[in-house]
Amino acid sequence: MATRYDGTAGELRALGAFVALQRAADSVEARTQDEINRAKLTQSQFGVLEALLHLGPLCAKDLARKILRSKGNLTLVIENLERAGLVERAAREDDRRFQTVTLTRKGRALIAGMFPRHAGTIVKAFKILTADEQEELRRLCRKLGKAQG
Amino acid sequence: MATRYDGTAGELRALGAFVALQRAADSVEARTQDEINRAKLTQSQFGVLEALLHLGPLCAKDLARKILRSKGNLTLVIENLERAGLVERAAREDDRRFQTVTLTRKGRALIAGMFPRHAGTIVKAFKILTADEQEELRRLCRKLGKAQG
DNA sequence: TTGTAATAGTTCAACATTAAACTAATAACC
DNA sequence: GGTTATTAGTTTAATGTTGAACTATTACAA
Repeated sequence: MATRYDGTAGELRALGAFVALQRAADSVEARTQDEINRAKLTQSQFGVLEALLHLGPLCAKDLARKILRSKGNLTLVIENLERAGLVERAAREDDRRFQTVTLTRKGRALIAGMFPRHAGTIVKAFKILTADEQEELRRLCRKLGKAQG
Repeated sequence: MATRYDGTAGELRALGAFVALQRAADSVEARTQDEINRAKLTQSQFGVLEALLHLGPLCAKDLARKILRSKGNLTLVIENLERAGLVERAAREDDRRFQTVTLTRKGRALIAGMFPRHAGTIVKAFKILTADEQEELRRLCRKLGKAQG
């Protein structure tokens, strides 16, 4: 009844790693939540603003890929950001299927002002790992994330 | 404008590791989505059933901690599982604040039937890493997840 | 060209999720 | 024992999220 899962060694290894992976990602994200809430943003909205700040104007599809959400969701997220005066949308001239999303002056000021503290929070969370460990973690995660099948 | 973030080495390291971490967690979870959808369950519902299968009856608070969701959400998730006849709730005798959640026969059959394939999906995803790498990933993630500040 | 497929984005319905305020039960402390 | 503080769970309002069906635009190929 109340016994832990008794799978093969390979199963226990993979499942254990997966659980730890999810919890670690959640734990770090949770630490960034306060500052994002304070700015009256959602994680998705923050993600979009951050992507636009660091990568420049992007279309909705690229933003969806960046913040790991569906296209349908991006329509709403961008709409809400537009309503708040933080981004603007315009159809691309060469291919009118694309909507280029751009930061407004207000949006840029907001995200640029928030980002240093945000980065600081993440750096602080990762301080528990050495530089080498952080790089190893990144390498393993990228390998895992890129795999397909 | 469209330049990548030029932070300090420490910032780039931590931010890069964080992005990779989120993407890896999301990537593996995405692979489990199909089978869960097919059973007409949400990730949260599946997580609750899985916890009950492997750990035995739990209260809502413990389930919330296990699946990384809020207490308020658990009320709904459990309600929906109860409506589907997959779990049952009962107030604990020694402390009536607690609601013990238990798998029904139907719920147990469903999750026990699904789990092997689910585990297989995760094992397959992690096959891109060696056993040592999986264990190292787990170690780093646990260290990161447990840290507080 | 013209029909077919592919792609970007929107809309919609159903449901998930959270934070905050709330109730009920228990613990802690004087 | 009675007051206060905790704790588990619920409720509510606001919003997020998804998948699927849809429109509009562009690419491709016979």
